[in-house]
Amino acid sequence: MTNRQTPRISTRKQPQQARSTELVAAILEAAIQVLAKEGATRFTTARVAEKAGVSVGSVYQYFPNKAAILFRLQSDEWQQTTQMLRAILANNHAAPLERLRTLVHAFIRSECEEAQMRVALNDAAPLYRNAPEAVEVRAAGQQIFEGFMLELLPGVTEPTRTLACDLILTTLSSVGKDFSGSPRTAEDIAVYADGMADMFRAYVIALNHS
Amino acid sequence: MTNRQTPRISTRKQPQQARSTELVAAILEAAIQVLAKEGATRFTTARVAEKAGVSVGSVYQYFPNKAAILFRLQSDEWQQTTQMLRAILANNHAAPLERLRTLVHAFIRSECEEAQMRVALNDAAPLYRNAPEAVEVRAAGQQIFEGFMLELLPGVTEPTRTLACDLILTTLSSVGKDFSGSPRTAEDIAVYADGMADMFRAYVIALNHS
Amino acid sequence: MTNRQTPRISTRKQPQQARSTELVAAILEAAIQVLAKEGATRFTTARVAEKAGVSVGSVYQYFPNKAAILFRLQSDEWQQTTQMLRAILANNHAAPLERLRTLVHAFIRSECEEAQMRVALNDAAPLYRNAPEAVEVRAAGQQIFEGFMLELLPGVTEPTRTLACDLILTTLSSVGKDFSGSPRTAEDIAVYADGMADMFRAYVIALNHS
Amino acid sequence: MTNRQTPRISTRKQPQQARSTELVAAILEAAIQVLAKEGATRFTTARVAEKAGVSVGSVYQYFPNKAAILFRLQSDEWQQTTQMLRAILANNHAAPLERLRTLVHAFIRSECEEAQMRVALNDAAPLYRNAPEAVEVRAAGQQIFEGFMLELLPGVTEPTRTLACDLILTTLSSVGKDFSGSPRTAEDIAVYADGMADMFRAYVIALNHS
DNA sequence: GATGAATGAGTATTCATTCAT
DNA sequence: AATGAATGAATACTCATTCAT
Repeated sequence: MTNRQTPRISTRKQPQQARSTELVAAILEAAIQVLAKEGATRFTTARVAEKAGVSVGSVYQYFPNKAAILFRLQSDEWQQTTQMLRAILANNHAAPLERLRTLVHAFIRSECEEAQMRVALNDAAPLYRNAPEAVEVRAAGQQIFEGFMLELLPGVTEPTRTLACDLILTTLSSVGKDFSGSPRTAEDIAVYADGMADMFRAYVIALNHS
Repeated sequence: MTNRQTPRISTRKQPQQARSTELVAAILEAAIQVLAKEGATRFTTARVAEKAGVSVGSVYQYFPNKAAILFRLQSDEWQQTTQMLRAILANNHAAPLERLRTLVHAFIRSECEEAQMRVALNDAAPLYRNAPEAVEVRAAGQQIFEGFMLELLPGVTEPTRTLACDLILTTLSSVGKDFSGSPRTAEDIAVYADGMADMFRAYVIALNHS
Repeated sequence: MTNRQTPRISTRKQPQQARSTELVAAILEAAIQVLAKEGATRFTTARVAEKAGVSVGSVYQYFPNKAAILFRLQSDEWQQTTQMLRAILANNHAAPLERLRTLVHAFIRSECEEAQMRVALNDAAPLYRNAPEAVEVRAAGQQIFEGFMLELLPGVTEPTRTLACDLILTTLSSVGKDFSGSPRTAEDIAVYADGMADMFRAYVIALNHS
Repeated sequence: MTNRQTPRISTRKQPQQARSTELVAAILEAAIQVLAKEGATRFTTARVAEKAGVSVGSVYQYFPNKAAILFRLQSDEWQQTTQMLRAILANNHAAPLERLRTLVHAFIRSECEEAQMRVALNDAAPLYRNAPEAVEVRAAGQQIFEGFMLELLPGVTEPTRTLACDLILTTLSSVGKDFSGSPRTAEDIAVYADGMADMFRAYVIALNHS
């Protein structure tokens, strides 16, 4: 592998003033729209700036490069998803397997929202994937789930549990992404999520019995 | 979503003479190398031609556009994979669940070969994904598996079986792709494939018992 | 006839600042030179940019595509010509037929100026001819002349007058273009214009007497 | 003017064998179709060869380059037109002015046939216009008409007659070409040709009376 | 003679990024 | 801080012509 560059992506400045925050928000909102309406290949800083009603220069004031905008979009999304998962998993009233099912439904449903934008964001992944920041965010999500897996697989050895954790999480996210690639009705989503939850449930039970 | 075009992708001429076949092979080989070494964004017809030691014009003699090369690469791969799956599933000496495990191992292993190229090819998917030819090839693979699922889930109702088929196949392919995104040892692969096979196995057994 | 496309041609942005106006002027001037020196087939945006001393990108900042530059050249010319015709035709001191003669002379003379560029511009006509803007500009010129024809052919029925108008205008412009295709001296021009004016005069008189 | 090349255009070999003649005819026929269906810019030797059912190499066996094909098309056409004019003008039963009117009608009508192809052929004119052969063919047509002008303008001095000849011929051809650029009904054609004939008639009569 | 594979220069257009104002 | 004009490298694709077979 030659010439493959990993761009620096961290935000150039921390916008603390209200004005700046608004601007960043406007840019991100515009980015989402451009992504959804024009697709990944037509996602350009100029188009984002225009949609946001600011100059290109301003975009570069808050984002060091195009990849940073995309990464931020992805990052915000991961954060939201993580938040959601955390909330669901923390609900001690429901049995672990019940929570897992709820989580699968919620996740698949959320993946199917703004599917168009998500597909485009995914197409643009090569631009931000290699950024070091991306890895960190992923890891954070993983940790939350690992805690839950301890509840879910109490008697299982650590390596097996880690594997199961990785497998379930990866399945959830990559199969979810694939599924959301085509337009789906609420019914479709419910059925598919149930299927996936059944699979995870069977797996978890099997692991606990072995 | 506006202006999103789907290019025609079918091969411009059927190379029947030895010379042509060689050329096509040289181009495809070069394409694989360019993809692996330079990544999807730097994959250009000019670079492919240079690596293949032919002129750009010759590339366009055999492929109508850039997407066609990528599609062909993907298509060849799907064909190979399908072949492999067919062979494994047809082996009547092994129990269905045994065959499924073998299949998972073989698939994950094959995904991890030439991983770099595969990642790049995947990054380039937006270019050929929407082509009508791509859909057909996918469907063919699906059908083979559906036959096997009848063996695997004899007493299960059709909608459930279809869902399970879709779920397992999608998991296999998209989780496999995700897994192969990072470099893996043979040991890693074996462990991961076993985990996935365990999950499928549990799922299948659960479905049969319900 | 298949696949014949008509490009949009309208100017990308209205240059209001002095700098912009200068740039547009520089580009147009360069375009004229490239057209005259290199001919229509070698008229490329890159060459225009180079001659104008700006980057290609700048050319595309002010003109959406190559055809737009050519169309602008033609349009400016039509505007100038129309202006000239209007001025001559409005001169009430001279008899209508006298004005017609003056007009023919002026027109042929102007056609022969920068003949080389005009020939090249004409060769490039397929690129801008079908643009909707081109039709409008033509029509405007026609209307001015129609008013004059009312003076020239007072007692003639409307269809005949319209035909005569069309015929004279078309002859003037297309024969003028043909004539300017070869290099001409002032003497040549005067003689030819007189001949054409004689023909129009005879035609007009004949129509009035019938 | 720099770099403007005038290609050699003369046919590479005189096809005397039947096979060759057929081939040339097939190529020319194909060229006409390509021109009409695809337009001047998409007129390529490869497309002509394909349409003719021969190889590109064969096209180059009989025509030294692309321009030669276009020139030949134009040349054949001029020849046909000249033939037609000659026949009409030679008809001594009709008065000269009558013959002129007939000629105008016939010419405009013929221009409007295969208009699409003619427009395209015209758009391609820059490719063959400068060839020395083209000039000769034009001159031949001129001579025939000059003879007729002697009949038409018996008492007129030579320079005036030459001018009138040039003017009428140029008007006929260039205005005819312009007129045929838009689709026309037989009625349109008759009216327009009558108008033009009226103009020529008035001019001729005026010249004779002066 | 006929073929058609091979060539590679040539062209329009886009877009991330900078920097003078 | 904000602007947006300017840059110019990069890219997909075409096509006239040649020449080995």
